[in-house]
Amino acid sequence: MELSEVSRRFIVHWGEMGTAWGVNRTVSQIHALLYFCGKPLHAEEISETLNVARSNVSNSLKELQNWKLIRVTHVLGDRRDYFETSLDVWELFRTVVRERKEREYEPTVRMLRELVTQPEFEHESPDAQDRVRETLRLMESLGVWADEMLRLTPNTLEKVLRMGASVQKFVRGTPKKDGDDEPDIPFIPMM
Amino acid sequence: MELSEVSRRFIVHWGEMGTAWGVNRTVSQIHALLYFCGKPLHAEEISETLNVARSNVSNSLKELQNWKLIRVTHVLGDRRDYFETSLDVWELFRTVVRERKEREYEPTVRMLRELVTQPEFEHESPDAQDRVRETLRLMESLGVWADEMLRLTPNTLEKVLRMGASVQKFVRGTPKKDGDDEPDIPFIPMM
DNA sequence: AGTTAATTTCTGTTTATACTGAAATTTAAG
DNA sequence: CTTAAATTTCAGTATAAACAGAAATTAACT
Repeated sequence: MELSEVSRRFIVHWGEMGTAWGVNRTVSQIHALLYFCGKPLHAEEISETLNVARSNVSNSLKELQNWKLIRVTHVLGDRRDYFETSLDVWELFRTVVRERKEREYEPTVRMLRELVTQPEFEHESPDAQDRVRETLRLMESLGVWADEMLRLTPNTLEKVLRMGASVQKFVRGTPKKDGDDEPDIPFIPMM
Repeated sequence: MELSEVSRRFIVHWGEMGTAWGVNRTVSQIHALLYFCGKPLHAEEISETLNVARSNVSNSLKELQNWKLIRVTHVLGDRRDYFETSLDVWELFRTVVRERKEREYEPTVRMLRELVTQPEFEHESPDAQDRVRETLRLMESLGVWADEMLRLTPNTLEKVLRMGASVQKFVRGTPKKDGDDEPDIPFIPMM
C-alpha cells in the first residue's frame, strides 16, 4: 500500500514514541498504520507498507494481540488473517491504561503488600515503615480510582476528564488566583 | 551501608520495575535506596551499597536530577555531594507524572497539532481526518486535566482520587448495579 | 601553586532487545 | 493425500542501551 506523506509522518512519529510508551518501534508503527488506514490489513501488506520483515510483522501482531489492541478478521474467499484495531481512540486509550496498570503497577502493589505483612518488616525504622506503607496506600488509591474510571464508557470518561477543574473546586472550595493551592483543607465527603 | 533483607527486596524490585517505568535499573535502584533510607547519601556510599561502578552512579544521579527526583545537599566539614529525594510519595508521584507528560505525551500533541494544520491534511479521507482530530482532542483533554491535577497539593490530590466513585455518580446519575454503564448520558456542567 | 579528594567524561565491553531471512510448521483447498 | 499458501519458529545478526574501569577534569584545602 502506498502511504501519503501525512500518514507516513503519523506512523513514523508513533513508532518513535513507541519506545517511550513501552513497546518497540515496529509494534507501534503497525498499530498506527491500522488506526490511520481504518481498515483490516493482512500481514504481507503491512510488511510491504512499512518495509519490515514478514516475521517481524508476525511477532509484532502477536504483541499487539497481547495488548488487546488488535483483533483478527477475515474477508470472504481469502485465507489470510486480516488485522484491525478499534477506531475509537477513547477505547484504545482505556485498553492501554488497563494493560499498563497490569504490567507496570500491579506487580509492585503485590510486592509492597507482601513486604508490609512480613514479620521482619517491623524491624525497620518507623519512618521507613511509614514511607513504604504510604507508598502502598498511594498505589492502592490509584488502583481503585483507575478501576473506577476504566468501568466508565469512553463517552462518560471523556466527560469526567472535562470536569477536572470543577472537581477541584468541589474538593477544596474556591480555587486560588495564582500559584499552588493551600496545603490542607479538611475533606467533606460529598454523598 | 548494610542493607536489611526488607530494604534489599524493596530496592531490587524497584530496579526491576524501572525498565517498565522508563528508567534503567540502576537509576531506579538508587532512587529506591534514597527513598527507603530517608537520609542523604554520597555517591561512594551508593556505589558500595548497590555494588555498581562509581561512574554508573554518577550518571544515574544526573539522570535522577533530570527527572527532578533528587537534589544535592551537603554536610558540614564534608566536601562530597550528598543526594536526597523527597520523602513524600505523593510529591514524588506528581513529579514523575509531570516529567512523563513532558516526555511521552507533549511531543505527540505537538506533532498532531502540526499535522492537522497542514494543507495536505485535507486530502486524507474524512474518516482518517476525524480519527487524527479525535486523537488530538483526547490528548489535549488529558493534558488539561493532568495540568489541573498537578496544580493541586499532594494532599488535595489524594482527596480527589478518593472521590473517584462520587465523581462518577455525579456525571452519570446513579451507577448501574453490574457490568458497563449506559453508553450515552447528556452532560450537565456542574457550576 | 601544589596536593589530594571528588566527580565527570570517555572508551571499550557486556547485555538485552529488535530484527532479518531461512527453515519448519500449520492451514486450507483441490 | 497432496499441494501451495500462509504463518510461525528459529538461529544468527545488528543495534542500542547499560555498565565498568581508566583517564581526565574539577574543586577544595594547604
